[in-house]
Amino acid sequence: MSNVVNAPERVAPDTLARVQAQIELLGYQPSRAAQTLKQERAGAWGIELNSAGFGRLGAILDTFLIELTTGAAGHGSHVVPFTAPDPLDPLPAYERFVASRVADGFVLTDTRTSDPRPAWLDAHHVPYAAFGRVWDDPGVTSWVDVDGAAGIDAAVRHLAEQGYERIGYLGWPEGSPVGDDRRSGWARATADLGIAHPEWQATTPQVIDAASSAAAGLIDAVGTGGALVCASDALALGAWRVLVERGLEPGVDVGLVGFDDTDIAQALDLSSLHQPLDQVAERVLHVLGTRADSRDPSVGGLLLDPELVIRSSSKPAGDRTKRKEK
Amino acid sequence: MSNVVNAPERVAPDTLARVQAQIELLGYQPSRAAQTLKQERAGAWGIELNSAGFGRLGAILDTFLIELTTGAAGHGSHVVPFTAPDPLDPLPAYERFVASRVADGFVLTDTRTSDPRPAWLDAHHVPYAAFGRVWDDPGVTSWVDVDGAAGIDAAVRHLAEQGYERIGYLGWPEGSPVGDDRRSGWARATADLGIAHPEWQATTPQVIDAASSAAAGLIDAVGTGGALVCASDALALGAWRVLVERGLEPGVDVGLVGFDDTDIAQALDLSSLHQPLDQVAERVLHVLGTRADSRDPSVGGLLLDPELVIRSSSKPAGDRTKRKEK
DNA sequence: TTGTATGCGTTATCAC
DNA sequence: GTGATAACGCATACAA
Repeated sequence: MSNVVNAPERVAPDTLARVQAQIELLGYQPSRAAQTLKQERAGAWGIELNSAGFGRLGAILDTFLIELTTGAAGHGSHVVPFTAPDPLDPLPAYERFVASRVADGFVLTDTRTSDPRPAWLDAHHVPYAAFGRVWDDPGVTSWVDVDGAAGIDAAVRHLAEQGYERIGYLGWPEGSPVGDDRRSGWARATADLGIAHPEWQATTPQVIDAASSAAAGLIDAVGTGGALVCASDALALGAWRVLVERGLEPGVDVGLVGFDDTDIAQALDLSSLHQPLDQVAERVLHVLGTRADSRDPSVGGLLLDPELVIRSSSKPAGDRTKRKEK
Repeated sequence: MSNVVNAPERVAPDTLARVQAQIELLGYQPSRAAQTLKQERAGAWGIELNSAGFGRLGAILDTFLIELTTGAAGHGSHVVPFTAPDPLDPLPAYERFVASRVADGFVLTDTRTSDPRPAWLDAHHVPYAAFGRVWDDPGVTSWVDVDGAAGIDAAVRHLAEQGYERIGYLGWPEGSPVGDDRRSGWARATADLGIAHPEWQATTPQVIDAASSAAAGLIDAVGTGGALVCASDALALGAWRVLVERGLEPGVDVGLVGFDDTDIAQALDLSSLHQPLDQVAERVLHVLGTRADSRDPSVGGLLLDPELVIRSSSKPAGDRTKRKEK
């Protein structure tokens, strides 16, 4: 019987068929617990969910988790979420998880500078793969990330092609790797296109009133026929509000592009950058698989491009024929 | 050694201390797999994540999952998400999960009429607890839900107290138990207050253009000094958009209340109904615990009240002194 | 009070 | 090509 399951080619065809029929008939499913015990692998990956829920994944965490869960099932494994009682010192939670062999390794999210987790996991020979670059150590290659700079770059070029002449950037305060990366895309693209105006930028936390005031100044600066690229859909929402309150129409008077393609972008018909979370999840699982089987470090970090979803907020500039009647 | 862990009172104090010191020293953690095998309980609960992501939990699923994960850890167990390859026929996924003993039972979400899962799980003696009423069978008591009708009722009364005179309802098309429940709260409260106007209601799917047109008609109907209660923050966003486009200020010209207290509500400073997901998770785990230990059906269904979070979109009606300068 | 043996379900090894 | 057996780590029952 064990041979049938585990080495079907070493068994006589008729016995194989007979045993398989019984397996089917009885609805036999191997016990994961026994398999785990025997093979010394849990077939599960842990993922820390931050109760704060902030950070860049706030808006897309659920989708990512679903993709991860679906992908893991395809590899015969599971994803087991856990929370760290103290988010500032998450390592004990990781340690318990690995010591009790609930998970063979981890999916890291919300990687940050001075993140203690990669070094600790490496030191303890625990496989991991990160959604988000491992910023501290360029030697670490077990990560997948979305190229925010490339995405913003593409958005800027798109807006320029649509005829918007002054393109500003509404972003987060300096210091967050993700935010700085996205801003660099704006700086790069505007420089390449010869339309760089470093003063057309504003920073604001993810709070609507602050975002609105910051956007207001920026809209003054770029004016009608200008456009704003935003670090997130939430910031774009702030800009959208200012535009509408002033009687300006997004995508007609002022171009607007957000980031993450959330409900908000869909609701307001905002162009936005969509992260390929299915590919991220697939790659994360691939990295985990190879890391767990061998210590093969040949799988390098991977940067995926977000997809610019074009909606009405980045219609050709000045195309006022399409202005909607109110 | 095993006695020390499992029956500390039956062991000599000095041996106990000595062994515990070693446990601490070696960082010993029992293997979940071995425990599972021995005790025939996985100490884990499965939760199906719908890849569609629609349904009422769309906006709050991640928070609920975090609460559930945190709560489970407190009980020494885990939560294991899984996806059904065919969402229309999820039972095989449940069956595999239980057959391989990955989970001892399930947390059901997105319960619906003609939901095949409760009956199947009961028939197979698999414990479960639902977030959402089990609509088909009033005899089933293993559920926890948030009283949407009571929440909307409270929102209507709040708006009436604030001086809004014509209170309309923007909801989903009839047929979904959750949506119908929420609508009934509006009907009830307006009737109680003697301000019922059944025609001040509109239904729309969670698609923004439809929501906006529906909201537009409704805003026409209730006019300035009126208010709208919405079945979700997404619908409230649609209404908010119409208001802003018309130069009306939410909470000054027209009152607005959403449901779920999502990012959107926080970003737009919308009053909204907050679901007590921590309590829901706690109760779900409690029900699961008692169901798994015994077949004790004494734990009945529980309806929790959502909390009305009051923000600027339901300020006293007509209080135009606070209208912000633009 | 302490130590030891058994079996949970699986898989891999090894006689047959 | 087939069937029996040991071991994974733990909890429990029982012997010392």
